[in-house]
Amino acid sequence: MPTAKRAAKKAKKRAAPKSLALRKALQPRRVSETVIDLGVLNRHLGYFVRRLQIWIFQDFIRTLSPIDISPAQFSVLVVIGANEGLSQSELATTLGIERARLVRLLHLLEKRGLTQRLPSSADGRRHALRLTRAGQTQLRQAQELAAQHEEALKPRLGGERYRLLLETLRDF
Amino acid sequence: MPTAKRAAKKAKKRAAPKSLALRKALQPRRVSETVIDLGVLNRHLGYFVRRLQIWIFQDFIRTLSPIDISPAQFSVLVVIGANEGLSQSELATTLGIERARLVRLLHLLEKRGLTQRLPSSADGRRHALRLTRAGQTQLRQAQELAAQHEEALKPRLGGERYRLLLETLRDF
DNA sequence: GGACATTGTTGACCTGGACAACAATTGCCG
DNA sequence: CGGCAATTGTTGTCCAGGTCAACAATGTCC
Repeated sequence: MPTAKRAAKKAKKRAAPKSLALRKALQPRRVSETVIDLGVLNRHLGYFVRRLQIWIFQDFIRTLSPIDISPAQFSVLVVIGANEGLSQSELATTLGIERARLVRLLHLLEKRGLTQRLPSSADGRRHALRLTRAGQTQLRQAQELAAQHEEALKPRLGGERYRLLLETLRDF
Repeated sequence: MPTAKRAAKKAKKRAAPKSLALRKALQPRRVSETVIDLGVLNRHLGYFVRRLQIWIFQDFIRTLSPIDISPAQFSVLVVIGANEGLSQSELATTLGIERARLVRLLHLLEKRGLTQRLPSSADGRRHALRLTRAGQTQLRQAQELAAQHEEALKPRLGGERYRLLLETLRDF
């Protein structure tokens, strides 16, 4: 089962407990007890960044589930599209992933007919990465869906907070 | 091999490429070509949040490697310490992890003698979670190291940026 | 020419997230 | 009161990702 579909299914499951929480709120039996202290986690940036990252990725996966593109696959397609002919090593370094991991990502994308590895004319060790026609088409669709995801993010984060976060993180 | 030690070893490995990058910078052969465009990733908050989260966690793991406490374990210990007697379900919900995942985390912490599961008097299904004496000691040490990690984070992010991020994310 | 570095690749291991199924217990409602 | 649904903790299983080691092919440098 593809990742995206499982994620979508999960999102549906996640929606269910909300009604339960609501019911509890309407019938406050011992709800007052359930206010739980985060302790020193409140002083740790990593905790909140982690929660935010998971939350964003879940929405991303859900939004792109129709074309079954994961965040990692998306980033690979985008960077290849913006830098045709770059090597796997360069790509891996840019995205901060291991060469070994990238090999497997490309293996899958190539099997889906979205990318190709051409021999580099100058350096026999390198591969020049390119998008196929299908890959370019897929990337366009993915970017459109990803843009929808990003737009949906803004109001849920608060437009001002979104702008602040993106600016703060981008130039880091 | 424990997670923390492997992470520490890796951190050492990560340090090596820096000198290579330096050498390249000093001998600009075709370095000008290696400026790679992130494309539309520049417009996606999730990408930067992900990079930041990985970066922070790596430093956290490295800093707490002497006592071999992972971020997940740390969060579990902290919240139990701040809310003695809470149930696994409450803890899992609070931390945003699955009950099934928490079971395994607690299994390990209990084997290390840091936590214990007491039968809940009121509800036969629940466990009341507590720290052992050893767990309290370990938590204190962990919090001290975690505070060091957090302090080290500030200058590397920029003090103002750190403050801004923590405030922005905490009240979300 | 030969030592050394880089590149892509494969195999292997481990952590975490996710889901399903289950037993024990509790709550609820007719 | 009795049975049905919900909750809680647990186990098994699968998959994605991170990490490391080793390797062959190729390139670089002295």
